[in-house]
Amino acid sequence: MTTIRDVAERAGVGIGTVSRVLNGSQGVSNRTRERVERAIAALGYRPSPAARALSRGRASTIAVTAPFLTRPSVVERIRGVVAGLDASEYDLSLATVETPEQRQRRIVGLCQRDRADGAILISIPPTPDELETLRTVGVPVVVVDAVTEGLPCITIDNILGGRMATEHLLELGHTRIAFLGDAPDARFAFTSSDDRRAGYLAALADAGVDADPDLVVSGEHSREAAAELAGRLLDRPAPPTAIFTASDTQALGVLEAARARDLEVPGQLSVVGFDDIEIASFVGLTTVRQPLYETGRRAAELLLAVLEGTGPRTGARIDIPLTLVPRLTTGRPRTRATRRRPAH
Amino acid sequence: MTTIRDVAERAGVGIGTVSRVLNGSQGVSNRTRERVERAIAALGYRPSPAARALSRGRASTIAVTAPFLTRPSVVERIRGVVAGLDASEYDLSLATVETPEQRQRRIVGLCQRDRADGAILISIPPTPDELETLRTVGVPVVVVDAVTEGLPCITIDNILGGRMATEHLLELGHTRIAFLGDAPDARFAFTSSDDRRAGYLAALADAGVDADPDLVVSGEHSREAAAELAGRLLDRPAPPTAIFTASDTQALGVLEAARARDLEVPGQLSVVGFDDIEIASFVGLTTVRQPLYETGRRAAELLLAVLEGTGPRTGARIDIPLTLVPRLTTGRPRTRATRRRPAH
DNA sequence: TTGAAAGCGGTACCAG
DNA sequence: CTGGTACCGCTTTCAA
Repeated sequence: MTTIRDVAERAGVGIGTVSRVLNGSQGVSNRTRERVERAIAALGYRPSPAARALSRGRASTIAVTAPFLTRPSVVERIRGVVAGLDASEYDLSLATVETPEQRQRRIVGLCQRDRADGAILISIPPTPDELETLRTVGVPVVVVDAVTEGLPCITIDNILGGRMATEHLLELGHTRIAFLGDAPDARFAFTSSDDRRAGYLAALADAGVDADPDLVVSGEHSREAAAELAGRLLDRPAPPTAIFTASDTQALGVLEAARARDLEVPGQLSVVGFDDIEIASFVGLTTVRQPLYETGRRAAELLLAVLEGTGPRTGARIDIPLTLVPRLTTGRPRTRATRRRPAH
Repeated sequence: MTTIRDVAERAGVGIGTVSRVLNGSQGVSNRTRERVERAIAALGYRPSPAARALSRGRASTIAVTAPFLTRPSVVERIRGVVAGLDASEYDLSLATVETPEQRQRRIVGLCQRDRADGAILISIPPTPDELETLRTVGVPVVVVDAVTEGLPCITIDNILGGRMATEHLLELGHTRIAFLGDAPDARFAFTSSDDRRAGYLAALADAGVDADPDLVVSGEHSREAAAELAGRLLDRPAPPTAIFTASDTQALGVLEAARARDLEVPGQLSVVGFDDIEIASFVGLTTVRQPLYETGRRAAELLLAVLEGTGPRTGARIDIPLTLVPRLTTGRPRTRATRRRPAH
């Protein structure tokens, strides 16, 4: 392995000079610089990241922590982060958190100085304890898809999103509108589902529609669980004419449930999702679009700014706008003549 | 920031001893060990990864290089890698390659010793040049979803997969079977699409069915491009009764094209995909299932074994079995009475 | 069993 | 403008 010393020797200079050339520092004559550059090229020399990290006290790495790569929305955000970091000199270290132990390990891991110079937390707001630790260590952190007091956050107005979806359904004439979201999860303090539900309730209230508590259900964030839940909703004596779900993934589950019961969508059931993941357009799913990729990219850019000294280290909140994307799963309600049996 | 010296001082021992405790080395009395451990806990000390990397000559990091996080199959493989690495002491450094420049940078980046101790290349077989470089540097590499002479590879039999899909269609009675795959891409030497086509052709030949060159098309690997391509196929005077695509993503595009033309699936058109990505079951897509997650996990385990000295550094090829998953998009062919016009 | 000291490969300061 | 040198924080060898 060739080191900076080899280069210095071959170029007939001191290692300090080589280092200067390497870092583009001022104060190297052109002649010398060229000589060094030739030596570097000839030897195919590449500086050791570890040595550099140790010496500079920074790792040139950014840690990205996210839950569940199974969620398209998370992946899309990560894509954005990757893109935002691409032009930079930073490597991206990826960790996923699916269990409390992992959470402990990952978040505390960030606190190791010189493991990462900064972190992007996707959908994982740090607990007060974790926040405290992060703060004392001084690693800059940007939070995506969650709000954490005192940390820059890239987020959306979930309450508004919930309103948008619900108002869309109300405008179409629905009044029996169900909400299907995530069950509270002690491990992660995901709040987006709750906020979307709050928006849903607010929209109903504003419209003077009584919210039927029986129409608000929640479960595991998966297509299967959503299908199950939706099935129960649809099998009620007085089923909803529309279902708003906290995510597109869950909306797909609802569509499955409807299909299993031979229900026409949107004729007999309207469905609104949230996120606008890639498959939503294929399915023709009406949804509340949030620019997922964008949030990741912005987070990366923001963190980079913070690392450069520009940019806020605290509390800035960037709100990304939402759009309702009407597609084929929503329409005017049409009462079902009779209860249907599931198809074959 | 507390260092090993602080710990040593507090415990009243030398730094060598602390290091031994840290690394579980032999030759530390229990009394001393406990004292040191107490000091570590009291100080909340965590060793610096950079210093450790420099000193040990290894980074405790594994580099994962993959193209396009937009492809569900790639993400699923990465999920597997993440899982396979979870219990290990290795961090995962993720890089994506979408352009030739990135490719250069990423793959050469691996050659910086002590940036990564090993690498997993997903769907990106190194060029001979790159292979040579990797080899001289000595970074252990495992290749997933590609075959590279001299490197351990986790792969599937794409030719067989192509056969399986095609034979399924032949058995149903189809003879006008189209193949829709990836256009050759100079940037990456993806071969799976070509291999699947080879299997398709072989199956046709074996069945004594003449392959119609007009029914073999290729384009960009995306739903949109596939929809476009499939549209042209379906608008021919003598359209195919079945289409086998090189991926599920492309199969979705085909389904879109069929839907746009109001074609019944599988009545008027059968569709077989490849991969069995998550959404395939929702769509009811008949497909050739490859255990994507599994390949990632196996790759991680294999690489870990290599790093431990167990495991082959060269040429082992692990072939993961495929399964045909018949769902709702394939059935017996039924000639279309007349050419249909696209529905509004 | 333990402490001291020599690196690991850079960066950056200091004197010249 | 340049060379020499003192660290950066840890691992590991060598004596004691």
